[in-house]
Amino acid sequence: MSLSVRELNLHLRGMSRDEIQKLKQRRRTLKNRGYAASCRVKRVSQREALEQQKQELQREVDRLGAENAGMRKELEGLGARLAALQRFARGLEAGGGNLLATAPRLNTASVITIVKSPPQPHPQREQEPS
Amino acid sequence: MSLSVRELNLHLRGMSRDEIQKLKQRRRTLKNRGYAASCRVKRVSQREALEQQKQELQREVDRLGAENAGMRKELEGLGARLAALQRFARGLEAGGGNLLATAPRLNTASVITIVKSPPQPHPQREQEPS
DNA sequence: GTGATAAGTGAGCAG
DNA sequence: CTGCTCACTTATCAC
Repeated sequence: MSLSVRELNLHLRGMSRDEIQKLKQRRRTLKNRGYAASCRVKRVSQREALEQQKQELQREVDRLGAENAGMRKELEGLGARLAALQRFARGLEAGGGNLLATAPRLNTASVITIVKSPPQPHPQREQEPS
Repeated sequence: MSLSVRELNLHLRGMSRDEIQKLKQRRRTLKNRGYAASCRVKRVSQREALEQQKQELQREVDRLGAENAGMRKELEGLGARLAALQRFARGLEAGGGNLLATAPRLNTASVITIVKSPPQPHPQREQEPS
């Protein structure tokens, strides 16, 4: 009954009018049963979708949080390097311009090697371990 | 009926047994009606809670994303400054140690003033506008 | 027995 | 009419 198509049946040629009504009502009831079922299914899958979206957002928050912490550390490191350079440079200024007297060459090198840079054709003394 | 407490009623002293059963069933049905209602309410509020949590997470993602972009810019800026310093320092090295000859004082100052630092008792020339 | 929930039923709305 | 959703009822289940 739930799959009967259209009025093609034409109710099998003649029936007491109320039997026809009963059949129609039965058909409607069966259909309603199906509608109710799909309504519940829909409700559940919508809830699951919401929960999944929530999880994805949570993962995104975690990811961004980690990236954030990493960058914060990087900033901290760079800040420290710049502060060291500043200290060193103050030494220069205070020295009245005679750099080599107040700041030994070693300082220059140690500060300079901090800087990350792609290898360049310039021959350098700073980064040659052992 | 839905608020009658305990069997204190004792069913009003005597009734045909099936009337008692009918009353009990009626009571149960009314209670069930309430249960169904609270079940629906619960379902709705849970959905709303999920949606709100989702919104909060979304806001968090936006916030972290913005913070992230800001730090990325800061890093970029600091990177550029360090690169500039490195270029300047290479000049020092190449000059064979005579700093002032190869790098005029002005350079030193302009590079140094880049560094953000809390005010210190040291008198400085670098940061005095106008 | 009580409370909760899935499934079924009818009312009523929207298209 | 069809499909959906709400409120209610019924059947179960867990406690």
